[in-house]
Parts: sequence; C-alpha cells; structure tokens
Amino acid sequence: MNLRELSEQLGLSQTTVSRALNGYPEVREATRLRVQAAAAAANYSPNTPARRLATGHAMAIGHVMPFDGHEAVLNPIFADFIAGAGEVYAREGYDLLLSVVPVGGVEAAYRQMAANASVDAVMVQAPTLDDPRVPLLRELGLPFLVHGRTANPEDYHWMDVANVRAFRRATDLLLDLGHRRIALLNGLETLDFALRRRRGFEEALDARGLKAHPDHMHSEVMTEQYGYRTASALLDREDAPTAFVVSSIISAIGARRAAGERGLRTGRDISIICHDDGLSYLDNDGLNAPQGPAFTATRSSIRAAGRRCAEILLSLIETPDQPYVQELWEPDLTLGRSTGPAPRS
Amino acid sequence: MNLRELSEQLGLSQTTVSRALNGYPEVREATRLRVQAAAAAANYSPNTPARRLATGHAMAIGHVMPFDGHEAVLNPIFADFIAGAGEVYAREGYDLLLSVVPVGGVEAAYRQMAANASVDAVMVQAPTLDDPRVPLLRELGLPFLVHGRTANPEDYHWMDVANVRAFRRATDLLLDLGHRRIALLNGLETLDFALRRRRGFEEALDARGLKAHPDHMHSEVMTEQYGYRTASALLDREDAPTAFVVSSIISAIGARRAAGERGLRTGRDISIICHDDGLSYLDNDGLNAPQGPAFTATRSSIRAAGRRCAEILLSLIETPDQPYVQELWEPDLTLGRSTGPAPRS
DNA sequence: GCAATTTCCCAAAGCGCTTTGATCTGCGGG
DNA sequence: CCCGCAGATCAAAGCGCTTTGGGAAATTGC
Repeated sequence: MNLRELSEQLGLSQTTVSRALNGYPEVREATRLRVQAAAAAANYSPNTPARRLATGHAMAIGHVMPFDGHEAVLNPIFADFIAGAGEVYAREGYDLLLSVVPVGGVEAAYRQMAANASVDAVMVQAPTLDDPRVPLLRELGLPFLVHGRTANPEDYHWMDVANVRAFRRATDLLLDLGHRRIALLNGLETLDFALRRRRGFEEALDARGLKAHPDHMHSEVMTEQYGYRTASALLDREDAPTAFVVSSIISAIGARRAAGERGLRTGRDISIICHDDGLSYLDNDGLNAPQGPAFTATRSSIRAAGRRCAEILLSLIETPDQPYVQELWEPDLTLGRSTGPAPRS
Repeated sequence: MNLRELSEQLGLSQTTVSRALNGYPEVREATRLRVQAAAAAANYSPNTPARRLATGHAMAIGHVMPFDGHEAVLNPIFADFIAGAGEVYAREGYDLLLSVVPVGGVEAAYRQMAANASVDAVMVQAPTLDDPRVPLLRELGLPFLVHGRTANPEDYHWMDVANVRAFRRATDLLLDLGHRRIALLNGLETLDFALRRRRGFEEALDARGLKAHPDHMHSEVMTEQYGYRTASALLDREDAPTAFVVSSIISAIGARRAAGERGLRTGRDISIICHDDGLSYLDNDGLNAPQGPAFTATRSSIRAAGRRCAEILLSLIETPDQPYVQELWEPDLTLGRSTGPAPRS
C-alpha cells in the first residue's frame, strides 16, 4: 500500500492524505480522522527512502565502530554506548546506522556518510588526543558530537566524564589507606580519556610528593587478559604493588584473578580500584550482594552517556547553531570490597 | 555535487554517467574512465535515499536489539554478533540498521521495517522455543535468517551451533574426571539454545544412570553476578557440587569468584567448564598465557557466526528462492586450567 | 554499396513522497 | 449583492537517482 493507492481509496488527493498523516493544520479534523483510520486499516506506512528523498532528511544517525583486522578487540564500551544511544534514536524516530569498518577506513566511512547523505549527523566515540575526525567532520559540515574530548576541546560539541578528577580521587583513596606502591593499569594512552586518567593518577601522587615507578604504569587495550598478565608480572616483582588502579572493570577482573592465583585476597592483601562503566552483565553495584559491590570503583554508566549523547546530537540537528554543548559528568566513587588498608610489610 | 551537475560538467547525459559509474557495458571504456576520474575529482557519491527509491533496494539489513526497561541486561553476545555481521555488510556495501527497542516492541519494529521498506532483510537473534518472529516475518515476506533455532526448525533459514552435543561433551568430560555432583548454570531457558544445552547436560548424566539434583540446575540471564550469587549459594550447601557447567564465560567468572572467596582453587578443588563465545575482551584462548586457557570451554566464536550469518543473509537477498540454508557449527572443546579430577571427599 | 547489426549515448519516465502555488467553497462585512 | 478572506482541498513540480525505449553513428555481412 502506498500513498497514491491510499488516497485513491479515500477519494482524496495525495497532498491531503500526506498532510493529514503528518499533522499539518490545513486539513479538517474530521478528514484527518478518516485518513488515519484508513491508514491504520490498510497498515500503511510511508516508504522511508521516498520520504527521505523528498524531505532531504535522512532520519538516521551514523555510528562508526572500528575493528582491526586480526579478529581483535571490539571495545565492549562501544556496544553499550551504542545501545544507550539507540534507545533514544528509536524513541525519536531516527534510525541508527552502524558502520563496522577496519580502523584504517574510519575516515572514509564518515566521508561516505556525508557524501551520500545517508545520515543527518554522526557520533564520534573514543577520540584520540588530536583526533583527525574533528577537523574532518567540521570540514564536511556534518553535525557531530564527540563522546570524550581531544586535547583542544574548545570549538565543538562534546560530552565527557571528569576522568582526571575521578582517577585522582581513586588514587587519593588508596593513598589515604596507606598504600605507597600503586600500579596503574590504564587503557590505551593514544586515547584522550586514558591520558586524563593517568594525569589524575599522577597528580594524586605528586600532591604527596610521590612518584609512580615507571614499571608500575601500563597502557594497553583493556581486556581481561591484559589485567591478568600485567598484574601477574607486577605481583611477582620484588617491589610488587600493594594496590592497583585499573581503567576498566574487565581488566580488574583479570587482576583479581592474578591475585587469587597467588593466594592474595582482594581487599585485604591487595587492593584494586577500577573504573566501572556500568556494563549490565558485569554489574558491580551489589544490589544482589548483601556485602556490597565487589569492586571499589569510579562509576559512570556508559549506557546513560549514550542516551544523553543521543539527546544532545538530535537537538543539534534541530538547532544547528546553538552554542557549543560541552557537558561534563562527575563519576561516583563507590566503595566496595576490593580495597583495604595497605598491609604492613 | 549530484548526478545532474556531474553529467553537465562532463557534457554527457545522466544516463551515461550513471551507467559508467555502475559498471554497465553500454558505455565505451574511454568514456567510463573519463567519468570515473571526474567523479573522483568532484568527490561525487550518489545520494543514498535517491538511489534507494529508484532501485527499490534499501541496501540495508535490519537488526533488532531488545532491551527491557529496567536498565537491564544488554546481551553482550548481541554486540559481538552484530559487529561480525557488520563487517560483512560494510564490505558488501550494505548498511546495518540497528533498532534498539523495548522487548515489547520487537515485533512492531520488524513490522515497521517491512512496511516502510527501510531494509532488504532482517537478522533474527536469540530465538525462543516458539518464536513469534518466524511466522511474522514469513507473513511479511521479508527475507530473514535466524541465528539459532526454534523448536521446529524445518521451514526457514538458520545457522546454529550444536548446543546439545557441545554440552553433552562438556558434561561427559566432567563425568570422566570423576565428578558426580555437577551443577548447571544455564542461560534463560525461554531461549532455545539454553534448552538445548540443558538437554545435552541431562543426556550425559542419563547415559550414566545419573540425574542432576533439581537444586543444582539454574536458569537466568547470564551475568557475572548470576554466576557469583548462584555458585556462592551452591557451594555453601551440604551437597555442594564439585563441578559447574556454565553457559557463559561471564557467569563462569562469577562462579570462579565465588569459589575463590571460599578458598577453593579452580581446577583443583572445584571444576568449571563453560561456553566461550570468543568475546575478544574476555579472550580465553591463552595465546598470551603459557599455561594455556584459563577455562576449559566449549568454544564457538560469536563474531565469526555473525560474519557467516551476514554472508548467508546477503545471499538470500540475491537468490531468494534457494533451498533452506540450515547450517550447524560444531563447537571446539578446549582444555584449560579450570578442570581437574573430582576431589575425593 | 546497402541493409543489418552492433556500439554508444540520450530523453524521458518513473520510484513514492513532500511541498508549493492554486483553486474552490462558504461566510461575514460593507 | 458583491468583495474579501479564511478554510479545505488539489494538481503538479520537484527530490536525485535508475532504467526503459529509442536513435544516431560506427561497424559488419553479403
């Protein structure tokens, strides 16, 4: 069933039917009701490509998910963020166009989206310090929102969490508990958020006249294996750390495993504090655990961030010329069972 | 830059330019090259909605990701599967349309996709025993592929892993190791795959004249918390199991945590065997761990499944009337450090 | 050398929708 | 009684592309 058929069936023009269905005021209320009833009965739904062509609006948002060829790490963060954003898009009648491309093809993917008008705006995730996507998208004139920030976050729209403060607080907590040998298991420090976290970590140490041993700071893609392998190596050292600050709950699980294998009880012999993105299947909030959360963690729901980012991005489509939206979320610091006073040695 | 402008600039008709770019033979090779060069220079890319309208092909595949309102569990399996499929779509020039809708709205989402012609085909994930989407999509005439199966998997296209056999083998392994009190931490048994896994589990026991204690079998959404909570409760029982068969590596991590807290060493005091979907950030294959994989596991990459499903689905678009594609993958059983002989008690 | 192809290109007709610019009523005011 | 105007509807012109149905020029066959 298309518009022409529906209008013929109703004895009305396509114009009137279209207007009736799209809520324009130039149509009598009685007519509108009649049209709506007929449309519902005929299970009519306007053809998306046709509508897009006519309006010039793609009614779609582009997300690009990069992967490196070797079967490698798909950031689980990406997935939850996309799910959050997708909720909002669906609610607002937008489609989510997901482009899964090799890392080298990311820019081309954005360029493509702009050139063929398949999306109205794009979301940028996990920016690097000097992310080329920002100038590219500005040049292409495609509305975009960055989840995170680059080194110079002045002249574009972004939403981020206060990574420096979060990791400073986390490190402070460990210092207050008496820990002095604290290791940092950070994410990939080509990414801006990881650099900010390291900054928070180092600031906390600096403030007490301390300095992290270079061998105690690591940067890698945040897998469980990474946490396990790195913590294992560190714990086997002479100057083994008594505490870990970990950039992801996933790697923290690996660190906990390493500790467990060495007979170290997490929260007593060894302290772990991590960032918890609120991944539902790795729920740490302890609602079901009477003893409280397993991990002490800085916490900020990536899913909620996705939702909020989607809202902002959609508002940017409606009102392109608003002042820069630059929203900073403050993560919680929740106490769990993975931290305790530094063991005396 | 659009087709008309490009053709005017070249002094050719739109027809010729269109044909040159789309590889039709009716255009001289010299002309084709000239057109291609001009298109590249002008950074021309055909307008997607227009092309879709003209061809009648959406050049997009629909995926529906359900979520329940309470912030709840987004299946991590979904994400990796989608990423795998997305790789193939991107390579073949298809878009991936992701619809994130409340569980109640799933059918409506598919219906919508069919009605407004926004996709050429849809992927169906995580079918239930008697999934209503199968008859719905058949009625809508929308090509679809099911990842998994329903109770009656005769008359549609699907791709699945041999869940019964996998879990039977896993359980057999534990029985061979002397375990007699084996618990099953299964996924949600409204889903067909979980039922098949339970069947495999029970068949293995039956074959030796054994029977699982009802309290030893559990079914829930596969989170880390679920594994932890359930294993904790089981391990505190009088008749605590000596081994666990777990439907997901994520819940297995929770079970391992529960064991660890009780001073039980995984692989010695307690055995765990799980299904490993090959999630990259929870990599279990032990390439980096000289001792081998952490978990003994039935293994089948969900990402690879996504890729394969995408290939099949695209072939179904090209050739709608082929005989039912019904492809069954045999999972590996990889030995890791989480299993060992049953402790004598 | 002329008809019959083949090669290469074009004008124009859609695809299904939105939107512009009329048109056609009916009604109150002068 | 006619004009003007708001209200309700319509015909037709796009949106940017593909594709049909030709047609002119170049090539072939006899």
